[in-house]
Amino acid sequence: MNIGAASKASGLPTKTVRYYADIGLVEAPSRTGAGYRSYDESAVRKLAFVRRAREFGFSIDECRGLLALYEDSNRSSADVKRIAEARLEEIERKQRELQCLHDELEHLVAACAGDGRPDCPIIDRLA
Amino acid sequence: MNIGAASKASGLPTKTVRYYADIGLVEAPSRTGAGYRSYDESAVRKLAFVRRAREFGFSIDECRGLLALYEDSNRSSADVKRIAEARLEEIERKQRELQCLHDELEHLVAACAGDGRPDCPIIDRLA
DNA sequence: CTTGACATTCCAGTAAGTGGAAGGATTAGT
DNA sequence: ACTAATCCTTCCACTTACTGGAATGTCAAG
Repeated sequence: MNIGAASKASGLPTKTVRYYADIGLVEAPSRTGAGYRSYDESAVRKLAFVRRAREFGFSIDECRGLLALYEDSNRSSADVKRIAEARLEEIERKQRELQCLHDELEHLVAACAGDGRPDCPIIDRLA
Repeated sequence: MNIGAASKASGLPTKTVRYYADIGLVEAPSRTGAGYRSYDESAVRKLAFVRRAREFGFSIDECRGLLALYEDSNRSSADVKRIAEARLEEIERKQRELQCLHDELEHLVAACAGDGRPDCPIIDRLA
């Protein structure tokens, strides 16, 4: 499987597949005589695994850890859970932060006349 | 006012103050004989304005626009409101996205035994 | 007069890719 | 067999918004 086919099968752009090989995340198992990267089913599964983990917001480094656990049939689910819990806390922290921003900004937007006059509570709040 | 004093007064690190000058966001009004940047009250107000706008999550480019409006005594509050509304929608989009992630991840974390066995619904979901 | 705190510039790195150029390989169609 | 289109390769630059550090210059105090 050339990189284009692996890209389609995994759902990642070829650029990203190549990038993941560059940083040693998911390497192509071999190269053809012409130097083309050659992906097999197992590599494609790993690429798709990483894609899904990234969609969950796991960092590349976390993906590295998850991938190692994915490949380790003797893993402890506790190890996976720890990573996921850390990510969950991060999400919750970000949610609280966004909620504060949202509420204050919504308040300001509501208070702003939005007409041709220069008076603006949004600017006032920033000044 | 040297950059250190302007930094303290505005609440931005000196590195950032220098960076904002480099990208033409908030330039120091003048330089001393030795080449030190010299900030006045007005420049410090702009720096602090940008700091607060950044805390609201406005991008540097949005800050550029807000700063121009801040300085324009003939501004229309409608122009400010447009920028703020765009930011608000962005926040709401991100909130929805995070909520989805949160719910699914929380579900998975709850379903994971977190013990020494390898069976793990989190890994299963990513595989 | 020296020490310490400040200032300067420039280079490099961060996260996670994306875009593009220059050039080689393969495949389809004629 | 030739050619065009598509695919692949590497390498370099760019993105966001800074941050860290090195080498060097300046200023105020004791």
